[in-house]
Amino acid sequence: MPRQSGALGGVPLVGWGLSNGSRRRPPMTTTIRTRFAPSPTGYLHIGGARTALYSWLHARRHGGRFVLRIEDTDRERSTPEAINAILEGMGWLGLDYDEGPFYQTDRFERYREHLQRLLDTGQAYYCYCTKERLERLREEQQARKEKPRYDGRCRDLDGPPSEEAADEPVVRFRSPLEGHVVIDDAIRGKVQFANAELDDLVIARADGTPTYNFTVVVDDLEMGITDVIRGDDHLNNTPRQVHLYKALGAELPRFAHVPMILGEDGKRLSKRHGSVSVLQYRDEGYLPEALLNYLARLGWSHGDQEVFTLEELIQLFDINAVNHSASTFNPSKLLWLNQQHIMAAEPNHIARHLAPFLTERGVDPGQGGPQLEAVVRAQQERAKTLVEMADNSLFFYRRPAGYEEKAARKNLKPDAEEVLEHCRHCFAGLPEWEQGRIHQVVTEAAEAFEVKMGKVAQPLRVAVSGGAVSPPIDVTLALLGREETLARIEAAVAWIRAQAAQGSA
RNA sequence: GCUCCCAUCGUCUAGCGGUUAGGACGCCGCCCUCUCAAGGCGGAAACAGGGGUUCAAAUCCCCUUGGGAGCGCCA
Repeated sequence: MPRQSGALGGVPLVGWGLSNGSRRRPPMTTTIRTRFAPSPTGYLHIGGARTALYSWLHARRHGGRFVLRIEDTDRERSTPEAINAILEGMGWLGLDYDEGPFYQTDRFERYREHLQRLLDTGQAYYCYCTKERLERLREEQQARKEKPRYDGRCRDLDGPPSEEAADEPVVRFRSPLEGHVVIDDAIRGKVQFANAELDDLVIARADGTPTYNFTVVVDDLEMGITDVIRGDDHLNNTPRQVHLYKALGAELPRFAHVPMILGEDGKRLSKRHGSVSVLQYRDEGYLPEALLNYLARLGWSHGDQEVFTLEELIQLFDINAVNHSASTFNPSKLLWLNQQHIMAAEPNHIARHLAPFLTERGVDPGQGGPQLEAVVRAQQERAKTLVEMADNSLFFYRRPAGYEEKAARKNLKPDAEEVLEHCRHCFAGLPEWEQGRIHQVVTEAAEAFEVKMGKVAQPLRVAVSGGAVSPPIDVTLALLGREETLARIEAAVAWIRAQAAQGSA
């Protein structure tokens, strides 16, 4: 719950006349504002997506605002492709932002202003140390097994030092030498750092551009971010940022540092671990809500519940209840969850997501064949991914190019010919092409030939689908339609005969 | 090396001083069954180690060990 009082302004933004459709709102005086601030040096990965999700959920849960900010001050490594990949990833996941995307490169003026203020008030100073000297310093410190940090040579200088002075100075923040800073983290609790461990960090490069720790603070401040939710890897930066907030005369936001996601080898998640890009999961046939569910549940829980709708997540997610420890990404559980979501979803929803996969495979459900929604209904509980569903549904729209070797060998044997012929005949005479009738034909055929259902259903299945797997045979044939069914049975019968002829020849 | 964080089945987790340590994924059986699934039932599987505190510790404290992160004119 917000610890923040209404001290700043005290303007109650939440009034009874004001309604933006959110159901329940805890009492507060300031609207919660969260942000996701990726640096566009690569695609949106699983770890980033989770912090984005947590920020988004926290904002949605409290009727707040979610801001997207692109941290692109590193012009060397930021690319437009990466920006697009991130935006596309966010879009696919459905993590909509209320404000932004803001680009830090558009905001250099703002940083310059604050920088000047720190300089003017003596809270920052010019540092003329060369990279070479700094490098030497670091090496010496490391040789002495000390923590490398700036020694403060230029801290109290008025101008460039007489020796070893760089042409263009950087700007360093005058960090307090003594005392300590305590961060009250929503996830970790109180974390204490000794100021003596910190050094005077560079806040502006020699070319005048601001650095990360400075820009985040300025941006979070100006964008009114109340809750900074980000990766664990930033916890160590937080004390420096706290000092910057104070130097700029600003209120501190709440911090929440979410633990890292590790690969199966226990190392931080990276390309080596397979599909780490969010969009790759889309391409592999995952539903965005399944990924979101998985990500939410990785590091957070609500009793024994495993499957959550997005609405439930918004209602139940609590940033304070997030786990402390890093967690390992588990693809098989994600796969299971995806299936759960596929089974639970509305057929038309699945159909929408499935269509592109069919198109990709050269099939257009709009051009004849059974209604896609009906196919989805038949396949829903037998597909872990949309890719799998697409592959297994192709035969509804396209005659099998051939028969799977093993399936044919087992089911399209000479003795199946008679059964198939019989069924074809009965099917042709059915007054109505309907599941119940079809089922009756199959059971009666089994009785007539004194065989088990499998001896009838499997040859039919292979005949119409080309393989040994499909939804229940009556459902399958009903969907396929009489005409197609009869034609495919005929083809199978012809194939069996051809095989027999070849065998005896 | 220094600083910070973390530690329950293989994995995700419940547990917040007294439990036969619960659930889920995965795995293994069995049932259902026209295939594949789904579903049902059952099983194997964990408190990293050592000290305290306490009548009582998975739960609180300390140490050790192990893992992670940070220590840039990257973000």
